[in-house]
Amino acid sequence: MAELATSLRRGTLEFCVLAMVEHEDRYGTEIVRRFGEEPNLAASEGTIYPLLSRLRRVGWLDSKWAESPSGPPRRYYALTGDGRSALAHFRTEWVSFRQTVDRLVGTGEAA
Amino acid sequence: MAELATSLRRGTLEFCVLAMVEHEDRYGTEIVRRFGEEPNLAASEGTIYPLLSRLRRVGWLDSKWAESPSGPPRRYYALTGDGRSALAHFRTEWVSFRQTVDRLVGTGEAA
DNA sequence: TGGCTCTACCTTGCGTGGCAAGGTACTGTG
DNA sequence: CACAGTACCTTGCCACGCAAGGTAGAGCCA
Repeated sequence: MAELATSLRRGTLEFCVLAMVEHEDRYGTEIVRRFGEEPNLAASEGTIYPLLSRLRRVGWLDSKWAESPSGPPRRYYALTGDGRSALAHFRTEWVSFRQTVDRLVGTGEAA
Repeated sequence: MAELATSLRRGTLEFCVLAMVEHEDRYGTEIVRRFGEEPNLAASEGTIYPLLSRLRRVGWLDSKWAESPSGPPRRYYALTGDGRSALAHFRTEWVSFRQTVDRLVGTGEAA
């Protein structure tokens, strides 16, 4: 039985990434670091980089290289139009899903 | 890119099953049918039966055979003590996870 | 110059778990 | 005695999270 947090992340992680670059372009290592600060989402490079490639491949993210003030160049990611739609779609799906789980699993009290 | 609903289910489905047998013993086909009524959770036999076996194997569910009023015998599932603990643990994890996602992905407005 | 560390990128290989499809067997019913 | 209905379970495939491993430029310091 896998780690609970790991399987919970499934399906939401990619949209958390989309949301993270929604208002500002970000690069890989930065995204990893930011997720690292969220105990519920902490995901390593081995998760994030393949995820970013996948999102690029399906056309939800776009990327461009930029110099770093110090260190190797960075690949900055930005949301595409399709990415924006996908994120919007997720938001409605998520609310609905969350409510279903709350109702079925609930707090253990009532029905 | 897998179906959105499918990956959302990951990690929560098994606990929805636990919650479903929390107050009353249920059998496989019944569980499949009940999930079928939830658009967000709809899962087929191919998902539920292996899941039930897994939950039995790790000791969260217990089962006993019982005659059906009409048709072949049914295997009824019940929560074990460990299952109850696991469910309780999930409930706190879930609340925390849900809040994190709400905060990060939000509704698209505000920060 | 050479060597060390830091930052940044990416890949490989494994394991878990959802699911469609396929399979077995018992129980009525005409 | 065939046929439909109910109930159980397995096989094989694919997606994806992740630990571990790999490459390379930048900055520093002697």
